[in-house]
Amino acid sequence: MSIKYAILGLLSWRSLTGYDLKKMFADSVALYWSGNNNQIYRTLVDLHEEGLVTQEIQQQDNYPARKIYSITEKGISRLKKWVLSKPELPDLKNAFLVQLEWADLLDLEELDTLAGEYEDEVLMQFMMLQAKEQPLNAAVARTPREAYLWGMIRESWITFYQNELNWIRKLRKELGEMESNG
Amino acid sequence: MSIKYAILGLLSWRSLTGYDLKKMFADSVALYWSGNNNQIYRTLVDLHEEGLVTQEIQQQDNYPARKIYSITEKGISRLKKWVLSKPELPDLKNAFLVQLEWADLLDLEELDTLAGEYEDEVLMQFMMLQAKEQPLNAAVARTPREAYLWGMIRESWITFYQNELNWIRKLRKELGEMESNG
DNA sequence: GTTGCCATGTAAGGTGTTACATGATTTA
DNA sequence: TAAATCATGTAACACCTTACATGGCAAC
Repeated sequence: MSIKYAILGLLSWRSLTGYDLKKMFADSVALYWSGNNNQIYRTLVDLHEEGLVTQEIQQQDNYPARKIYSITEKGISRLKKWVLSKPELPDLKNAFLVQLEWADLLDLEELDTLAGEYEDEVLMQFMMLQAKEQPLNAAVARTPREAYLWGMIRESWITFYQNELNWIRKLRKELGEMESNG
Repeated sequence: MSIKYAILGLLSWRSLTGYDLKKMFADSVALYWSGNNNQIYRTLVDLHEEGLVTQEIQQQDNYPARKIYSITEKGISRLKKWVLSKPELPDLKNAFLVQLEWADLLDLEELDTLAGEYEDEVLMQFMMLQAKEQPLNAAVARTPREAYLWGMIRESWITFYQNELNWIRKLRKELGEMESNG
């Protein structure tokens, strides 16, 4: 459902090939899921059949032919309709919390190691997010408001990881205090 | 992958039927996904075939027979092995952010309505979370440390929604300011 | 008399992941 | 000479959701 509109959205910004889209998904934090060929190429065929995009084949010397997709008027109005639809709650699956749920099976050292591994991974992701410049940034935005929205999307991800970091650090600290007191 | 260990974990806490599990999943915030029959009953058959749980059939007057599942020694060691495995990053999909990405298509009123709908939904979820008492709480925990861990799992969810609320409120406020200034 | 609880399951479909397949060109 | 880039696509599998199916009992 959402990959379709994610692609349509990117095509509303500029014309792109499947290969371009694949790279944009791979670079995007918000859309890290499904940078995979299968869905992208199949979705492009679907969008084309629905008349939401057009396809132009460009031959190249020394490289394979490219299929450049562009959004149609119908595609733009479909996208706008989706953007206006009632938002759903974010979908968060945190397998680490399921591990923690039964982590009383572990001794203190094992538990601290586990929590430390989680902290390291979250920290790494947090730093990567801040270091990496986003493909959709102020330089390519079409209006100041669009630039603002894109900045806030990035901030949403940063505060998510910041929150996760604060939480895991508190957990480790309090577990350490339980050890020395109890 | 994870539903298997989610079920194994619950069975490590006490013996349960598929129906019991279904209700626990439905009540759980962390495991709200897959409260559905299909996976639960199929996973129980798999776990039984792997020798990780045992099955006892209990006949009842006036009610259908129940299949009570209990974890085995092998099941406990398998669970412990999984709990010790390297944690993965949380998996967050927020379709609302994809809507926002192309929300420059909307006028100010439409955008504020959209953001308002998101705020309402997040607020509702946040309040439900705080009101509802969790099935796995201090009263049924086996050790103080387990009670602490369960409390922290709950806190993780609460801070997630709190963070989301702060973010969307900031967005709405700043969009309002952009309107009056620009 | 319709809804909800108890309790089990199956069928069909949608979505997402990983790996495979091709093949020339450039970079390390 | 091994890997990465450009560029398309398919196949197989894993996972998850929704709806269907049965059937007695209790509550409103």
